[in-house]
Amino acid sequence: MTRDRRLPEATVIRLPLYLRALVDLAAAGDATVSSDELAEAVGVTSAMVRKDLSYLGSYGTRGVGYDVAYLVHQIRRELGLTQHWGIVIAGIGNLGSALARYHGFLERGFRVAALVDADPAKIGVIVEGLEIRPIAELPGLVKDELLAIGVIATPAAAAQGVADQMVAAGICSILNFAPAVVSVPSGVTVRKVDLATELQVLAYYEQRSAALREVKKPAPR
Amino acid sequence: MTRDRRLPEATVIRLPLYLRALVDLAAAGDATVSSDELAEAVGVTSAMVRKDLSYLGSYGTRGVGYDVAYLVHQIRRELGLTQHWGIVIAGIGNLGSALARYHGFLERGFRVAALVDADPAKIGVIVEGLEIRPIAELPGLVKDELLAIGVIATPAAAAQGVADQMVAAGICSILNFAPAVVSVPSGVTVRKVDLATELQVLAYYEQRSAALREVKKPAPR
DNA sequence: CAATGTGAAGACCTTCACAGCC
DNA sequence: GGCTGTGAAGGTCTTCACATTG
Repeated sequence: MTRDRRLPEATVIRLPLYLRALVDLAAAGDATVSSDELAEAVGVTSAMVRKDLSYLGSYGTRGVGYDVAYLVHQIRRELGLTQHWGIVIAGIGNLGSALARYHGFLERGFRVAALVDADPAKIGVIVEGLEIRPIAELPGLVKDELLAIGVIATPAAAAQGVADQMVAAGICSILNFAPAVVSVPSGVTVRKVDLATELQVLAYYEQRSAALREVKKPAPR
Repeated sequence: MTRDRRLPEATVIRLPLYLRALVDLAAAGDATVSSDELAEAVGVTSAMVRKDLSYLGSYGTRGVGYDVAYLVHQIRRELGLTQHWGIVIAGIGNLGSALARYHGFLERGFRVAALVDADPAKIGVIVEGLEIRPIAELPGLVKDELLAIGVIATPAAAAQGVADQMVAAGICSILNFAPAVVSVPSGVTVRKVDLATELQVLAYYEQRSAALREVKKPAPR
């Protein structure tokens, strides 16, 4: 079923997880993997693995499982990871510099190719071998380095302005770490990672289960 | 409709976003807000705002909107943010120290109360006024500081071990930044933030729309 | 016989549209 | 009149269960 060329979003989000697990399996020397094993490694059900992979095509062998190397190749192709992507990080504070130094990006095909900041005091500072440039240079950087993805690591108040400048410079995919909603023209994709929000969601469940534990506990005397 | 005491997960995830927008509105001096305005601020539809808020109870006034201050209070209560939560960060590398220094946590009611690491060379180092402690001290720290939430910022290989130690120390809510699946006993909540995965998802959509732009572009001659 | 691939069923989430209320 | 609150409709995602196939 290689037909439908648009994957469900939920599937797109899981493909990177399968990919990581498969790369690990390949490194461990496994040649094939069943949907059960892969499900176990990723923390989902085997039916989900099979349905997700079926969107890519019928790459499994009944009675055997999936060829690890081949699946890795297919998922990479589907996600567009056969090429390396250059990314630019805007806002080189705490988080921005940590991201600039994060080696996990390079390992997965993303090269931090430019750093920009609005603070004149930071211009020229070297972080992880890269010089911080003024944000006004974005258009040139995007053109010269063929950047496709922008990462916003500025304070919330600056996020929308930076996003606008990124879009104007030709960037169509943005990962936003600032705790603010940025609006962009259609055709531009934004994904948001909000650290404090994640903690707040955890707090909700913690509170619920704490209340539950309280009830279950033997009454104090 | 204050009945149902369990919120849909999708709603729980949006409540922190509403909360942030409402706090901003309150700071700007707005006393009431309509579902339309709030939707605009958060980037969702007004129907969604109304449905989400209806799970909390009927706190709006027809023809008028919602009382900002009262809604802030109700959402805080629902999310369990009336208390301040102490969190411990495990793995004080690039990301871990950036998180330790991140002021956004404190602003939203989370106090970084302890830092632990497995590397002996890091023990005793002060980050943002906090001394890095050996991970073996987790149980004591959890008890003394009443920690409820653990943040894993270690390399992938260490993540499962750290999670196990957190669970053994009595932590029931974990935010995992390591690119690895950690399994925990039932009753423990884990949320995952995977930076490289987010970029991979962006790459998929970037690739798709780049292909589209290619088609639309006038043929070169 | 073991494991995939997939319709169908079920759960969950979002949008619609309008009755109800201020 | 304006805006909320909510059943009902419409989507999307997940699970089930089994026919299919190497």
